[in-house]
Amino acid sequence: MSVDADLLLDWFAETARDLPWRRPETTAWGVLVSEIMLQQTPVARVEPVWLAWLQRWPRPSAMAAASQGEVLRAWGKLGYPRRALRLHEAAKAIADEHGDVVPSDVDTLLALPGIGAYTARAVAAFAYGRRCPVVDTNVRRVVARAVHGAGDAGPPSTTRDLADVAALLPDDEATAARYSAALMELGALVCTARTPRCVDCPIIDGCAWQRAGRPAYAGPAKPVQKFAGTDRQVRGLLLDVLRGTAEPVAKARLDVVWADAGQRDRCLHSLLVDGLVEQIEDGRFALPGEH
DNA sequence: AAAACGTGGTC
DNA sequence: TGACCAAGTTT
Repeated sequence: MSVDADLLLDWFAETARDLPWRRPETTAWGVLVSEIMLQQTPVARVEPVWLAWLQRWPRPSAMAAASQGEVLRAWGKLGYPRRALRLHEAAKAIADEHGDVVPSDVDTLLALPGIGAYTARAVAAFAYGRRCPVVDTNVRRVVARAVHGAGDAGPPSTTRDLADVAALLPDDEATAARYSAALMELGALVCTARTPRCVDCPIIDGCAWQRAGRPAYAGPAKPVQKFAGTDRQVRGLLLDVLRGTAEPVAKARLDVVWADAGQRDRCLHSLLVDGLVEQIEDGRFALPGEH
């Protein structure tokens, strides 16, 4: 009741962004690639990479045939490059075991690398029109406010979050899928984390948070991720050297990116373990699968 | 269940 | 300036 489907869907119909992966001609593969790229990564940074990616690798089997290094280069600076490796593995599995067709079943999708509770349902809903709850950070925030009257979502609980949204979903399959997209869009454009634009909200009249006088978030403090000085930063610097060169590089070329030798070597080692970097016979380093 | 995992824009 | 934030998944 607090999230009126008609109001939300009408708002979505006239306000939704024209994102390339939402166009009718987009394949399920295109939807899957977009969902992986969008994990923890803003739309604006994903868009150009997604367009190039789909042009180069229009089907899972096409990407499966590329090397890991090519995939990592195409991934560019989207961040969390292990996503690219997992997408590569998923593409191979789809090509080899699913006839080059992205699965439409949530459990089958969940079995693929890099696909978790959110992405599996997003693909089922947005690529195949299935009626299943799609819960990302936007949806969690909208539900926390509109339904529960809280300032923000508390710690995630997949079971509870899915049940919350399942209870809101319209009965009709195709409508349910659009409803999920609309919920996400509302969280992204109006019901934002920082300064929600409640004056533009289509469901303000049913919003429990509004009714309660917009109380501040009262849950446990959210841990803030540090970046400067962490292994994540150092790994990123190391990988950036390799991305920028066609030829393998000597270790000295990697040593210059970070002063602390202990941390540097630990990070290089972890990149090797993760399969993001490869050491060739002569001792030099390169992106995997290219030499 | 908490922590690791990239990168860059914004207020 | 620096903390917060961005369509999460894995271990």
